[in-house]
Amino acid sequence: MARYSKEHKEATRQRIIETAGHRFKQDGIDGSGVATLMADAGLTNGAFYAHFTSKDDLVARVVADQLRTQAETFSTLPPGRAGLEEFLRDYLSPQHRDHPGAGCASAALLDEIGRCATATKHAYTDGARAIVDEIAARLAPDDPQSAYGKALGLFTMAVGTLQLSRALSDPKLADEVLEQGIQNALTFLR
Amino acid sequence: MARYSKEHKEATRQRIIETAGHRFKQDGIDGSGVATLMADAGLTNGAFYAHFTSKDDLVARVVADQLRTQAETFSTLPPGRAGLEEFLRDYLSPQHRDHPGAGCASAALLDEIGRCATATKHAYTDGARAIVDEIAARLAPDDPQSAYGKALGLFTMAVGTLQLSRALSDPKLADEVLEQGIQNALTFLR
DNA sequence: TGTACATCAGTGAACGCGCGTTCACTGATGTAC
DNA sequence: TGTACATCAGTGAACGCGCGTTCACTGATGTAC
Repeated sequence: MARYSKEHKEATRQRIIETAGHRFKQDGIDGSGVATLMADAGLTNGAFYAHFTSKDDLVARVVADQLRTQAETFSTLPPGRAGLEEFLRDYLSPQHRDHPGAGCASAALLDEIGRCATATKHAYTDGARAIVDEIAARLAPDDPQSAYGKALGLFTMAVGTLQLSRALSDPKLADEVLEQGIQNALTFLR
Repeated sequence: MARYSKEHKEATRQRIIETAGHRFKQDGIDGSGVATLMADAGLTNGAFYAHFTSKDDLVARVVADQLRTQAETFSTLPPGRAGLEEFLRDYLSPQHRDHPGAGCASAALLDEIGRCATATKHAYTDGARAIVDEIAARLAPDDPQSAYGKALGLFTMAVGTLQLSRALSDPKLADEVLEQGIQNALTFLR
């Protein structure tokens, strides 16, 4: 009956979602056309609508995928606050700043997500909650709820700092902003 | 010789810059077409190139104008830290969140500015420096330089918090994020 | 004061192009016999 | 084992539309005489 293996189409779909994530973070959502997104995945534009009902549909799935993946990376870190500090130094590194396509979706797309359709904002809301939960669990393993506010502060400061560093044309200032961001975040967590 | 008063064309140009600022902050830079921008200013698309060499040119001027205007609003606040606290409560209000067109350019456009041409990033860099200077001067009137890092922290946290609140589809959580953002910023400044 | 006219801000149609989306089709797949 | 064929993932041309930009033009302005 099924002439192709069940996994084949699903794998293609997942590949589109992942390459689109990279492209969106690099060129913006509005800045990435469907034909380009499909070419990135090694396909042509026509196949797009066999996988997604619309570009908006893809955007919502990409946002969900990006944030889920990011939340999962927390499990690879050292336990507790030490892991958080490692995450922070990596997050606010020139390497991360200079490669948005491979980096954090929030830093690359947050204001654009604010202008997206409801489905995308739903996906973002769920994903962001999971990430802030991960942070809170590391700040106060015994009572994560109590650290939720502080986790939000760390999250927003990190995202804002990376965005600012990317928007500056003065490389020296851009580097200082990252370093100062690490100091500020560590001070804030104390 | 000059058949129209000197001020007339300059006033029109300034009007385009201001209405474009509102439109960009509401719909994004990529999301705002030249024809729409000119209609917002009560003109037709053709007149655009009598005022600006390209859309990129306009974008850079709008960014410069937006940040200059924002820096100027600091002078209307009560002196010292009290003014900063008033600013913060206004900045992280549902009113500001729900009217991006009338609000902060950084919160509405920061990640898109990071993808813009050099001229726009230059304009942003100059403008952001002035705003952070204003904040630092209020934190440490006698030695603003020492407070520059802390001013950056306040700035990035405020921008990140407003962006996050705008991207959330859950109104209750979005409100909590704003309130928590105020608390976190005040804690951070202490 | 009245009229002719040079100026130039603004008009609106048109350019080629890429957008999101549709659709008739191709051709590799792997099952049926 | 070999062949016929139903399936369906993917192709690529085409749709109308809005994009940024250009340009021949209009018509209000206010100076010159």
